Amino acid sequence: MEKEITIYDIAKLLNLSPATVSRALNDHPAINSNTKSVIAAKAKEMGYRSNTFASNLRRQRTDTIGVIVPRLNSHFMSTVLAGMEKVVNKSSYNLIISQSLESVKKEIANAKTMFNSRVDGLLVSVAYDTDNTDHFDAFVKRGIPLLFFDRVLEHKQGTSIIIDNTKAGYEAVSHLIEQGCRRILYITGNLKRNVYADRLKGYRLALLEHGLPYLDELVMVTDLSQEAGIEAARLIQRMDKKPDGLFIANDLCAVSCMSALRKNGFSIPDDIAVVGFNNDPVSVVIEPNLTTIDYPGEKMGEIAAQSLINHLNGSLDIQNTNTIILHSELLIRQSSVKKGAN
Amino acid sequence: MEKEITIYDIAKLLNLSPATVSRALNDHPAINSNTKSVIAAKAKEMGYRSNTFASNLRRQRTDTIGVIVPRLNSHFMSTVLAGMEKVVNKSSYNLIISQSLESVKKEIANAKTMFNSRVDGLLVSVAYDTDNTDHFDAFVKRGIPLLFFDRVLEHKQGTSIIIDNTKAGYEAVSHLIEQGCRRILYITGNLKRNVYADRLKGYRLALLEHGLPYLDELVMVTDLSQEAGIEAARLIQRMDKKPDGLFIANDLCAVSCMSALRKNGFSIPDDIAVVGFNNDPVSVVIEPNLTTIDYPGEKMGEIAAQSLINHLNGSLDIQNTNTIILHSELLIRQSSVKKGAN
DNA sequence: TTTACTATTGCAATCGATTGCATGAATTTT
DNA sequence: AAAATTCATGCAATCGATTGCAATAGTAAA
Repeated sequence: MEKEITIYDIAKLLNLSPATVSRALNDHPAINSNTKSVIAAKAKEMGYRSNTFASNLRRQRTDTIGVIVPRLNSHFMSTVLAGMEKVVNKSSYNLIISQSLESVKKEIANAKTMFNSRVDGLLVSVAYDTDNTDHFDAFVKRGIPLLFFDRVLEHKQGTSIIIDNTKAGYEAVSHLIEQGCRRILYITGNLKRNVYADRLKGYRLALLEHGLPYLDELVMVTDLSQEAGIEAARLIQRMDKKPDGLFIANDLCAVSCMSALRKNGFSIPDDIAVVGFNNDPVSVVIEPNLTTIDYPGEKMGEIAAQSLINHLNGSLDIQNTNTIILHSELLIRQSSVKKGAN
Repeated sequence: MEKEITIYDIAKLLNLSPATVSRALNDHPAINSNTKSVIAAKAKEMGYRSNTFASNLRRQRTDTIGVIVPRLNSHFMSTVLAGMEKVVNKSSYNLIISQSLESVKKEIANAKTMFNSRVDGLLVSVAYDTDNTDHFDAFVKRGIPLLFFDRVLEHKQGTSIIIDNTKAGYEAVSHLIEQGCRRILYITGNLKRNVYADRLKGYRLALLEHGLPYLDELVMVTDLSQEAGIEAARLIQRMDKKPDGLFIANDLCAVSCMSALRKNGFSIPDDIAVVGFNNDPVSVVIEPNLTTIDYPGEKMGEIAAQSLINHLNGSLDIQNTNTIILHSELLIRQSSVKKGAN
């Protein structure tokens, strides 16, 4: 087991002071470039690695950004994370990732951990049932920048990065209506979450614009899991007046619902047309392929991370830039295109 | 912006020494329990949070465990991570997660980062093209315990946590043979990886045992992506002697291959029976539902983390426990059950 | 009453890197 | 040649928590 090398070891060997070694290793302009290269060479030779703790302790910062997401195992989320990592690495920051598993309780615990590990900034997409922002207050108080993405909270200063869910919902539902649907069921997640509430707004808007009535019974709140999709199919089966269109706020759920419906003898898109959300890879696995909303995950990650870093570097004030809206797009596939339409 | 509270602030206010405060907060037995509660109360009141860096610097450990995985966005991986988190939280360790995106280059970078952040231990599932373990040598040299799971490397001391891929492959292929398949195509990932190589062994074993010939042309090496599944379907289409069974080492790939095959007019399972691997949720979305190998992800995560922690606590020597094998299981669904068989 | 413990608490050094403020040498300006 | 700059480096304090080694008070044993 080898001994850990410090700047003192290097300094002693080169007859220099630790201060000089430290400055050299940080490429400080006051240090002679010859000295720098000598020190760099020696450091490498001795297998020196900087002690982050000493450094962090002294500098009062960690170069670390925390990320709290509901779940890791969605195509969307891991794309977002990839985008964040890309940006963050370039600026030599680090990422600490944790998942709330859709529970506020765990989210609170995660926030506390992040706080205690003194992240320089925090990127959050909130859980299913997060109600208030109390657990983030500590960050605000200490001036640690906080940025929400995708699933954002209402009464927050600080920046949010989102897509225009209202518009996306509007487009999805308009498309269904254009395909001849007249009774469109919206299967959604918790309406506390902006993403689902806004899509509902879009849904209502589309109905309104096309002169269709809005009916409470055609909005079904679920947890958008695969089981929820199956359960939804069961409920549809039992409905007196069956829907002829489905707008489901998550592809995975949509897909399991579709497959359950087909087992029950429904034909898609002819009996029921379906539009999902997220453009998950599974959407092109299912037959018929699922019409869905494509969602720029990687870019969202990049922009979120970049905004935070810019703020940390002082080149952008997050407080002033309030909301960044990214572009999303309806991808029309077979699941929603009725033969007779157009 | 509030000032950060330290043990010195608490000490001063209570007319005690910082040493006492530190001991009290760490529940040291030498401290009077009244004193302890007074200090605890004051700390809470003042909003004290321990400075991890100072602590880590002094104690020369971080209570942090690093995890490097190929990708986050698989059902399997996020289940593993959930298992790890569970265990790790219970022992008040933290997790740093990073993904190699299947590239050695990134894996090397990740390892370096982990090393520099001085993780107390490292859990790794290697990338597609990782050849050697040089980038982990630094850990071994410094005595930092290293544990591989699922995708493990050969010439390593230290523990590995795996399933018996040979047995799983054997069972999958035996099942296909029992269903009447005689030409079984194995679609695999890089054979450098134990998981894929071992499944191949099982494949060969099953053929051998049932008196079927092993043919090189019936092993197709791909990257197991969705595109690879489609490409595989195209190749099958072009084969003179078509296979009547498919064993595909990954559900997502299997599923896209199936759906491409069906588009080309193949009937599943009658023309071609299919078995996948991982029991990904998508396996019950596809029609017909995919027969697959169920893989205890959460448990794998738990055991991996627990073994590492036990080692760190000195209650288990990782060097001696060399390989832990978990139980896996063949889940038979419609994609592989031929009507005529049995 | 003296000695021996035990229970609590404090002192002060330590972990390794950073940085404001000198210091001394070399170079330029007047 | 003296004064003013510039360049390169060192000194020493600092970040906050931990811990070996006292020190003190209180209690029990002799």
